Amino acid sequence: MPDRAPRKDAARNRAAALAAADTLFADCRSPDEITMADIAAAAGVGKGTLFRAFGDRTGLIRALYGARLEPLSAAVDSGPPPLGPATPPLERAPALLDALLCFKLDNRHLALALEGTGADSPYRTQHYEHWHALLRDLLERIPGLADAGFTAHALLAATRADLVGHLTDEEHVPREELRRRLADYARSALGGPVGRGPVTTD
Amino acid sequence: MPDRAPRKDAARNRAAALAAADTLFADCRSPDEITMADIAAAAGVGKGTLFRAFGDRTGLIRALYGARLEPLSAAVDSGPPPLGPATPPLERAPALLDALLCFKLDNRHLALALEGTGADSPYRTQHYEHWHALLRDLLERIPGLADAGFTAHALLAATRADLVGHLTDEEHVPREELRRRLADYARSALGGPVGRGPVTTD
DNA sequence: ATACGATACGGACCAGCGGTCCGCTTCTGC
DNA sequence: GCAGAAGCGGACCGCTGGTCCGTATCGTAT
Repeated sequence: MPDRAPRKDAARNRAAALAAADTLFADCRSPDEITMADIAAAAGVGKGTLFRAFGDRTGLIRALYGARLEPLSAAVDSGPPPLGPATPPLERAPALLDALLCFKLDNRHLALALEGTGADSPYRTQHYEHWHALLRDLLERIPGLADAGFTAHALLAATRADLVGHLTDEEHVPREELRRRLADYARSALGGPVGRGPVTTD
Repeated sequence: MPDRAPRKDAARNRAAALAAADTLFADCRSPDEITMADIAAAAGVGKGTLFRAFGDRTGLIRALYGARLEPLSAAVDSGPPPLGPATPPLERAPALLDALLCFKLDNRHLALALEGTGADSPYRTQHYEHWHALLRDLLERIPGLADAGFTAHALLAATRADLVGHLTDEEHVPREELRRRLADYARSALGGPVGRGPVTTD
């Protein structure tokens, strides 16, 4: 029992804030045109409540990001292949990257808000640490890879929200094409053959 | 003659602002603890002058970045190998990445300021467009590469300022080690052999 | 040298942001 | 039902990027 259960109204307000922020971030051009006051108003809540519940703007964004990411995390931690833990590394690593890419495509503004939160480096978040550690451990089990830690960073960097946003918005790369390009790239970075087609695991 | 030569005092003030911003960004913890008022004061200039000369904060940062980057650009556009245009792609591409990495190591806060300038995506800057086009053209001449445009984006993403900062500050990777890791990574992403050692061009 | 229009100066000023504070309301254990 | 803890909310604050305009400086034609 780390701490007492929160009061009923507090829980309700927290949920309302999360929901309001979610829709607000979904329908905006840029994440930083959403202000804390906007979220408070949309949630029918005072600004102070927001800051008490989440600490600061970054905290709210992290909480929202975490909530959205939860299904994916569950699928990775204990789900069926190719995301689940029973999958061999050479197949699972690209699957992870693909899943992450899709997540960022589906939650563009939120991811953008999290990664571009100004001074707070995105590399200091729990989420990043988690994904990086996971990917690194996977890559370490692939023979012939020079540096799993750096490679993991570099591959994750290829799925950064602003890059994904640029590719879809400016270069108009369609979703499936983007997934294919990332998959091809990941395969070649992992030392696989340069040709296309699905990865074989035998 | 696109526009008349600027007045003498305007030119002097511009240079003073650039110099002041340069030292200010060099000695700070985070680029956004440097305010426009700080720069104006350090340059002995009014705030209005700053905004007239550079438009806005982003404009000033871009101008400063460009000025700092100029020697490197020159070396790339018309310099000796391995950076210069006479170098074969398989050798020149890693050299470009290495040079960019070194530049970001040497101008951490400035690069951080440019890339993390909030809403303005770093992918919309002239500098990025330039480097990306250059690297893409190079990669297109390497046989067997799936998608030069995406690969160029992905490789450049591995040199993002905040990632570089994280690796040096948090993971304490020394400069030369980082350069080696990036080189190894680039080589493997480019379809080369996975082993270490310098690239051979014959 | 001088006069005069164009250009640039600079700091008071503004709007809007994240974040705080504290008198008041609402919950919850007894 | 009561008392005190927990939470509420919006006025408030400090600070930022950016604007404005009366004043000072520059370049030039005379």
